[in-house]
Amino acid sequence: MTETNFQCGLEAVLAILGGKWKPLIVYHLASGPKRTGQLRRLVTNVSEKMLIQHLKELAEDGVLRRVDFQTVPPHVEYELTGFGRSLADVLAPLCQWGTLHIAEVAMIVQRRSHEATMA
Amino acid sequence: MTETNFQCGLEAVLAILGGKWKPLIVYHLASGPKRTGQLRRLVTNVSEKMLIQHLKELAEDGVLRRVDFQTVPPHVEYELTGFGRSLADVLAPLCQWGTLHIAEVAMIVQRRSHEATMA
DNA sequence: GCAGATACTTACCAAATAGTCTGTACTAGA
DNA sequence: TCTAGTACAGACTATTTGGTAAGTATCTGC
Repeated sequence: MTETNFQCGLEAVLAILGGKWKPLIVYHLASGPKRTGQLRRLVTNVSEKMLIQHLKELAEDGVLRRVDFQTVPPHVEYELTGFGRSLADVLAPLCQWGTLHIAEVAMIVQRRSHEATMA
Repeated sequence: MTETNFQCGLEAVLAILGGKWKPLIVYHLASGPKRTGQLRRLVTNVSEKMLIQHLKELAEDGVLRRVDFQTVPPHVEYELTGFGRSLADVLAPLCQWGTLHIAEVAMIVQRRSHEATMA
């Protein structure tokens, strides 16, 4: 495969942020470096495994940087790179949209789970 | 469950656009109503099943409208609702980011598939 | 009559994704 | 000594997601 021909920029974004929690991780790091435990609390419902897996992938993709303080017990922080910060910037409008339409979306989600129990 | 408490707006967006092809569908409909066949050609690599399934879900969520011309052979078009158009608007910056960083992203994706063959 | 096109639906299967649980190495504190 | 906390790794399982291939109904054109 190795198909790197994106039809539109959106596909490029999805190639980086594809993964249930990645947008949230990038968003929360936009407000400054965070420790693993902090992120686990901020990104609600994420399991430790998925958090670390996604952090690893985002680090490999150059979106964020892993800073190891080389102490015992371990102290590790994650911070956005310039690349990651530019991504966080374009994520902001999306976040605003969500905040603005939060009531509508809540109703939609509720209706969905309602229909699911019907079937 | 029925947890409708979003920590940030981003989660609301993801609740609507979660699905491999949904952002692409919304993006392509931003330039006007399209027939099913057109969308299948625009959203590259999507299978007919997934396209239709996602269109159905997006219609149920009020993002787009299904317009059936009641003809035989069938002629159906899909167009964004006001809600959907507002979503498409905030998707635009993301798309721009992708277009701007397309070379970097292409390299990242290429490196990933390279490492995959190593293992 | 038969292929081809339209917009789907359904059944079945594969793969990606996510979750749970256990384990590691080390320290601090009771 | 026992427990808790740190940041992870790995095995195993479950769920979600996506893909393939077939079938439906009806019309047009050959």
